[in-house]
Amino acid sequence: MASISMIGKLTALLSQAFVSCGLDPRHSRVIISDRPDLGQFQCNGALAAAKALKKNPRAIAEAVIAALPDREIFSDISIAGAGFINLTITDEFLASHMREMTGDGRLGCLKSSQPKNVIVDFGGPNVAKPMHVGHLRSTIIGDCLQRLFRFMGDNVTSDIHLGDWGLQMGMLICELKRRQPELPYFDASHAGPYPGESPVTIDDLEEMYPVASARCKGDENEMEAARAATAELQQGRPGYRALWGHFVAVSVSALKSDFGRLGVSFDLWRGESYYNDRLAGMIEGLKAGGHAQVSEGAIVVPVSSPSDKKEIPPLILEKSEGGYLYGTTDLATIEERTGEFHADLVLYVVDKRQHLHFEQVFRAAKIVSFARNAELEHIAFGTMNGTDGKPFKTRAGGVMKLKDLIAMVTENALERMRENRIAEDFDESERQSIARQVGIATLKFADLGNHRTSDYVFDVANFSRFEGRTGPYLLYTAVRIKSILRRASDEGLVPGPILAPTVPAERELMLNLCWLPEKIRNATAERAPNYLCDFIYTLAQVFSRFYQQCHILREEDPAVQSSWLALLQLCLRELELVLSLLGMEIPERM
RNA sequence: GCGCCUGUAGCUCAGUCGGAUAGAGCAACUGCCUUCUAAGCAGUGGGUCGGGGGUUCGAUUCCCUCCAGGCGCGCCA
Repeated sequence: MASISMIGKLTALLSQAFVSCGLDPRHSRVIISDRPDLGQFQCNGALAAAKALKKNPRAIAEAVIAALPDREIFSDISIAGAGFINLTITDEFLASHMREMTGDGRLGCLKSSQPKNVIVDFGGPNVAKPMHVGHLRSTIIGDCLQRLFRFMGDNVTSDIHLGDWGLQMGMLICELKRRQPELPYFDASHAGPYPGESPVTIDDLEEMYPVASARCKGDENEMEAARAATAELQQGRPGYRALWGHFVAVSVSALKSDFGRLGVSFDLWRGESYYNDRLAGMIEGLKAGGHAQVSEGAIVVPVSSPSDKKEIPPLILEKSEGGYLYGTTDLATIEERTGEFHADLVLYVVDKRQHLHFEQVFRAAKIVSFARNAELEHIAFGTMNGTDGKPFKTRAGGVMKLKDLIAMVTENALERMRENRIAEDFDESERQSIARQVGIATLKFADLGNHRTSDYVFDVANFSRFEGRTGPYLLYTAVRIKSILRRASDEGLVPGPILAPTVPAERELMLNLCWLPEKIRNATAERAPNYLCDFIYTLAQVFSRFYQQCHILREEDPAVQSSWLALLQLCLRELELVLSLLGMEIPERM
């Protein structure tokens, strides 16, 4: 039988008391105390209940306390101020809860009662465009969410949803044609086959795209040509399809390497193009069903509603000159996800500036009955700005490539190791591996630590800092625990039953270890990785305090020492779990 | 013009259905390494929570208004 969290146990007791007083048990929620000087836990429900019933809050609090069962687990129950109920549990009850957590493979975290089919759509890189720092947020937030939902027991499918079918493909085709018109891909009379070797490398593509994009922006004729090429590609012109295949293959191989460096993986590597064959039929069906109509020469699905505060433009499925848009493929993707994958929940981890687009797509999906019963959710995140407050650019004015950013933080970590003369006697491959893990942790924590929806300032200096509230601090804490456990094991010391705490720092550590299940649940419910960051950083701080005050290996009382070893194991398991949910790897030593 | 978002310590940010004395890191200053890793620990100073109203026993949190900034608004993604 799965164990219940401390908060869960206490709330259940308060809930019983509320019910027996004839009060709404919704108000019985127990939370971590804001006033540790007055109690370890608090319940503010008496105030809310009193407000609803227009009664005296202190009287209600007193009645609730009087009705509270299992009072022997509390060392103090009191009412303060307007009617706050403050609770402190006995050290023995706290220790018994620790022992219970130790015996539970999931550390007290229940799985969701009804597992859902969840699709997480994130990353969203475009073919030919290099991964830059702007892709970092979607990638690591999305990855954290897929890990969280998987941990909660849901059936998760992650999909990169590659941008491989839009206008940029037409631009690239035109750009290459300008440079190498003699290639067979451009000869409409060429009967095939086409060369198996790509005419371009990833570096070529990354160089060509900005040039092509600027040219089209500046010249309407070039833009027309790019649109025409895009339409021809989408309609299946063989030479263009062959060329496009090379573009995609070359890009995907580079992307796999970038995502691999970050430790992020996807179940599906589908792109917009995957849905191309069903687009024409889908549009025909929607026209026949009366959902799609012609407007200003384009085929659209109107999505506005009379209750809107502002006019919501229709979702355009087909441009007036032919050719599909990303809204078209998005709609087809929803039909596939709710149909073939039976998705209950689809999360789109995309920049918040695209909110209107998702509003249009989600409404359209509902109107045309593609959404079925699935919840479609735009997991919006804020812009990453430079220190000047504007979207981040390098000094050269370009965007910083993710590959370069990762190389930079890894190099900074190595530099730090040299400065502090750490790991000098480790072999080179281990040093490299530690630097990579530290660098990635720095990067991910600096990003995930901020609330998802807020814009934040990206300062390269932040990724060179390894002190204070950073990823490396968390790794360091876990590594120190591992080190102690290793030494203890070498000395033949074994963990034993966790005993009641003997010093305040130890009690604080135990209390913080109790919060885990609620923190994970809240992070999942709010889709907010920063809740995990807050929790794990505080836990690491509390552990460090305990570590400073209590010398584990030098402890003379063997029962206390083995209790502490067990406590360390438990703390390490929480660190390992949360860091893995955040997508960080812990070295054996650092 | 309309809509959405943001404004919290010098800087970067938390603050989880309204709750008690608003937190952390960095920066500044003071201590702690013959003792389990100092990427650490202990401590000091630093705030009219953008301004003003309102609801409430109670507002950083909810409502209104003003100021400042950002973003979005039919054939790009």
